[in-house]
Amino acid sequence: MEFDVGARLKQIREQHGLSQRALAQRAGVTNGTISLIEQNRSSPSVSSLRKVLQGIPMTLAEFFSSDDLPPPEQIFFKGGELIELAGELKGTVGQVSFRQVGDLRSRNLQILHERYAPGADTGRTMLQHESEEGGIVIKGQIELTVGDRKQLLGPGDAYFFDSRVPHRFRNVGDIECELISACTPPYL
Amino acid sequence: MEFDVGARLKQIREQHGLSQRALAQRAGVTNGTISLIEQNRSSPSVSSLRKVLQGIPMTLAEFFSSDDLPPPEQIFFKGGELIELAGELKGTVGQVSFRQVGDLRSRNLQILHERYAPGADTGRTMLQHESEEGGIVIKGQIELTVGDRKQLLGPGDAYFFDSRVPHRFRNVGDIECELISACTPPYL
DNA sequence: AGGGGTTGTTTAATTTATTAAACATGGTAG
DNA sequence: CTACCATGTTTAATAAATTAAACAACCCCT
Repeated sequence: MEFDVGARLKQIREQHGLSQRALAQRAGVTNGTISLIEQNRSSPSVSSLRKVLQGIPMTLAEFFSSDDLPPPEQIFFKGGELIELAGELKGTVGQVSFRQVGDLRSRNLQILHERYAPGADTGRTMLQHESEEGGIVIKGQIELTVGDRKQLLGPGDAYFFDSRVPHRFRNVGDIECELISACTPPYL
Repeated sequence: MEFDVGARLKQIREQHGLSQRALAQRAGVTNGTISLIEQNRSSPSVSSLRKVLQGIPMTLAEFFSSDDLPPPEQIFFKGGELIELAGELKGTVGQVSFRQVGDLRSRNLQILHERYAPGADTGRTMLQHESEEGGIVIKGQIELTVGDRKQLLGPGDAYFFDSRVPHRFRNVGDIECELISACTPPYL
C-alpha cells in the first residue's frame, strides 16, 4: 500500500490551477503546511487533510482512489487464456475450477468462469469481505446458500448478494455446473 | 464532507474481530492510539492511519469510501425474473436483449445476460463513463471493438476493458450470440 | 468470593505536525 | 538594473498526535 500523499496533493492542486498559498487560504491552513505535505516531510492528520481538500474541493475518498487509469494491456481473451484460480482457494471439496478474466491489475471488477463437478462444494465463508457478488448459471444446477437462505439454481437463473454474509456453493446435481460470476471489489 | 473516522475505524476493526490491542500490535502502534482515534479525540496522521489499516488489511481508498450498502432484499433470481433493459438503450440496431440481475439498489455491480440476434449491433460510446467492464461469451460469436482494436470472440472467450474507451458490440455471425457481462459501477 | 485474563480508557512524557515569519528564486515592468 | 510581486522552501515556536504505563470494568474459571 504505497500511496504518495505529497505527489497526489500536488497533482490535484496543479490540476486545479491553484498555488500553494491560494489553496492554503481556501483551506484555512498555511502555505508552509501545503509545502511540507507535498514534499512528504510531514504527514497530515486526516482532519487537516480534510480541510485542505475542502479547498479544492474533493472528498477524502476521491483523494485516495487515485484512478489515473493505465488502460489494461490485454482486452481480448481466448478461452484458454483465462487464469485458473482454483489452486488458491482453501476449503473446497471436489473438483472446482475458477477461471478469471484478466489479471486483476485493474482491481475493481473480477469476472470468473466457474465450474463445479458433481458433488463439488466450496465452504468459503467470506468473513467481512466488503464486496458485492452476483452471477448467472449457464449449465447444470447449483445449490447456493447465503446466510440462512438456500436455493437451487438452474440455467438462466441468477443470484446477487453482499459477500459479507457467509455463503457457499454446492453442485448437488449429477452433471457439471457452469456459471459466470462477477465480484466488486475482487476476492483475492 | 463529514466523515466519522473514529466510528469507521471501530466498525471495521470489529467487523474483523480484532481488539484494539490486537489491531495495534499488527499495525505497529499502541492501543491507546487506536482508542483515541476511535473516540475522535485525536485525528491520526495519514501515515499512522495507513499503518493501522495495514493491520486490517485495508487500503486508504477503501477506508474512505464507506459504502455501507444495505443488503439487497432479493438474492435468488429465476431466469424469468431478470430485468429487461433493452428499451433503455439508445442507438442499437437489430434485436438486442440486456437482462439484468437485480435492480441496482446496491449500485456497485451490474451483471447482465446479453443476447444479440444475428446482425444486431450496439454503437454505444460510453464517453467518460468511469467503469470497468468485462464478460464471457457463452454462445455464438460477437465482434467487439474497443478503441482502435477489434476482435471476434466465441464461446468461452472473454474481454475486459475500461468503459471510458468507446466500444461497440456486433453479432456478425448467423446465429444468436449470448454472453454474460459485468460492469462496475453500473451504466445507467 | 477471589485471581488472572481480557477489554477499552486515561494521563504525563515524547515525538510529530502546524504555524508564523523569514528566505530564496523567477519573472516582469518601469 | 532595480523594484516588485509572485512562486515554493525553510526555520524556530507552538499546537497536536503518539507513546508508555497505569487505571477501571468485565468475563471466565476454580
